[in-house]
Amino acid sequence: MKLTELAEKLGLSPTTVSRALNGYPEVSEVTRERVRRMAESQNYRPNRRATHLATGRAMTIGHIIPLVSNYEMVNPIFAEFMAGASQTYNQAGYELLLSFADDDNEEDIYRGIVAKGAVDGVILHSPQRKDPRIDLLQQIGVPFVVHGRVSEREQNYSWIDVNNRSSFYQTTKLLISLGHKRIALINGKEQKEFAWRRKTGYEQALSEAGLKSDSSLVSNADMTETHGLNFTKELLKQDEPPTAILASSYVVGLGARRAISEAGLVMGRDVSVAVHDDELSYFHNGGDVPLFTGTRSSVRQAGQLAAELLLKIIADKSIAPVNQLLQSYLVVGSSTGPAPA
Amino acid sequence: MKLTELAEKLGLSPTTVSRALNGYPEVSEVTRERVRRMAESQNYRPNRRATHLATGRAMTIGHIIPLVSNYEMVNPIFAEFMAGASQTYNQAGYELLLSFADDDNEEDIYRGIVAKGAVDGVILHSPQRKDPRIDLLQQIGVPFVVHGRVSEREQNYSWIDVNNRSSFYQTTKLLISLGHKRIALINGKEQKEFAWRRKTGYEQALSEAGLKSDSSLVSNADMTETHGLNFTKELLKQDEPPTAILASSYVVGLGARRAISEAGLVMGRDVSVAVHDDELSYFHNGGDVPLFTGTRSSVRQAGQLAAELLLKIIADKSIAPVNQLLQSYLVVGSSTGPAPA
DNA sequence: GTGAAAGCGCTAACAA
DNA sequence: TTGTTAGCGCTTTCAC
Repeated sequence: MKLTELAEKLGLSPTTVSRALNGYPEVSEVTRERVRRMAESQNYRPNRRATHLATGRAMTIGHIIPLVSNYEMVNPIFAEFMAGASQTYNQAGYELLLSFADDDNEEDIYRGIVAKGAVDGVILHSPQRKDPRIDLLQQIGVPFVVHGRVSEREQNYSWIDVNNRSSFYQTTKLLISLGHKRIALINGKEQKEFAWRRKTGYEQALSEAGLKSDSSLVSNADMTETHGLNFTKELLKQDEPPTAILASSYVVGLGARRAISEAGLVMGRDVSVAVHDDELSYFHNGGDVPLFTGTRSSVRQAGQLAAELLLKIIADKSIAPVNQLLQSYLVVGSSTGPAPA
Repeated sequence: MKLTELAEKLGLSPTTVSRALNGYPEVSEVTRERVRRMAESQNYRPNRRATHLATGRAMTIGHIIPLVSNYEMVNPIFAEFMAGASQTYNQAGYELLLSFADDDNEEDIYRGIVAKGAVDGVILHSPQRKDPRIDLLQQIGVPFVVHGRVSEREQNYSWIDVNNRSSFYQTTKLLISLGHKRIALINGKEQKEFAWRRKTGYEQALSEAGLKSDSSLVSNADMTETHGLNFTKELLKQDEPPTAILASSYVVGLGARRAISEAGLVMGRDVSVAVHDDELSYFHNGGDVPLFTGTRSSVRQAGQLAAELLLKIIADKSIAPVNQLLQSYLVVGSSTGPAPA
């Protein structure tokens, strides 16, 4: 069913039908209702390709997910974030175009989807401390919102982020207050903004407590299960192993759990583990230490907010940064397990 | 940069340029090379919306991910599968349109994206034993491939699936051979095809060993971490708790791990756990029991294959089922932990 | 309040 | 081998 057919059925011109359906004021209410009814009954949906061509808007947002390696699982955070964003898109009539990027084809993908006119805006995930993609996107001139932040740059841009520094600061402080002195941090790659922020918070808490940080307790690598597994194994082999481990994400946390389990140790008894990204429910059931709000369940909300933000930017044709709005919308960090004896 | 501009720059007609770029044979190699160079240097990319409109093909595949609840994470399997599919799409010049569906808006979404001409084909995830969506898609007439199978129907359709029955049969058999007599199964909803197949395999192994199945050891619910957590807790509270637990997916497996950990038990010592979907690497490092090939790392490959299959169907304009090709491309099931004393 | 006509950027008959 | 023309299905001036 296309517009012309619908128009013919109604004895109207395509123009009028289009106007009726798109809420233009000059159409009489009687006609509009008649058109609406017919469209409904015929299950008419405007062809998006044609609409796009005529309006110049793709009504589509691109999400580009970094692919760490073929042998590591895609970080579940991204799907979660997109599930949230998708709610916003649905309501606004937008669609979500998904691409996966290796490090080497990332620029191509960005340039590509914009040049092809496939998207009106882009969500940038997992930024680096010096992220060339931001300059790239600004140069291309496509609206975008960063899921995360980039501190090492002057220009303005819009972002939405969890409060990484504060949450790792608070979590570390919590672990210290529970009596831990050797606290490990399984962290992301140093170039990643979030990893840097998390480390900063962690170190601040240590230094405030008069503890000095031990580099053998901190790792920097991709956020993969393998990373969590291997580094935790190393930690447990140390002469003086840590009594608490701060896992910087759900995925490395999985690895840590496995390593602990395989070593015949019990999490929360032999070693405490605080996993960033964990759900609230986790702690409702454990419940022997205080806890903060988990991230994972909030990531969906973050996606929703980021999408709203981006659509607003697109609608206003302004790229005014709106960081401050959401700067600390999440308080994160969580901990489980009793203090060491 | 658009086609007409490029053509003008070259002193050629748009047609010739289009033909040169799209590999039509009637263009001279000299011209083709000249065009190619210019296109490259001008970073020209054909506008997809226009191409779509002209050709009638959207060059886009829709993936619809079921959303279980707002409070449960999106199953990581889907992202993994899409990452694989996306490789195929990239090579073939296709794009991936992602939608999330609640149970109640699912039909709308399918009808919508097809009627709007947004996609040329659809991948259907996580089918039910009696899945109305298959009839729906066939009625709509859009090419599709099912990730999973639907046994309760006569009509043909294309699918790709892991060999659920066989893998749960084999895994259960393995656990029995290790001496386990009470083996629990944390399973998906009964309506789901995969859950039904898994249970069938599990029961077959039990009955072959002369063990009778105990319904208090089998659960049926959405594949969520909460489900795994709660059911495992129940299991561990039983007068005679199971010595082995078969977790039907990665996500419920997470819950099981948590419950075991929170109960102060050690996985692989106090209770054996076999997790479907686990990675090979898991067992390389534990390694005290035989194991099969894990699913998780293969899911990406499954996505790739499904995508190839779908593109083939689209290209051939045939919807001849191609099930048999891939019927058992994966052998799955895995196990960890020693036998009980 | 409604319609006619042009055009979005491309492809594909048909001509030359 | 190249160009001319029409049209994909919609929106949007402009005219009535």
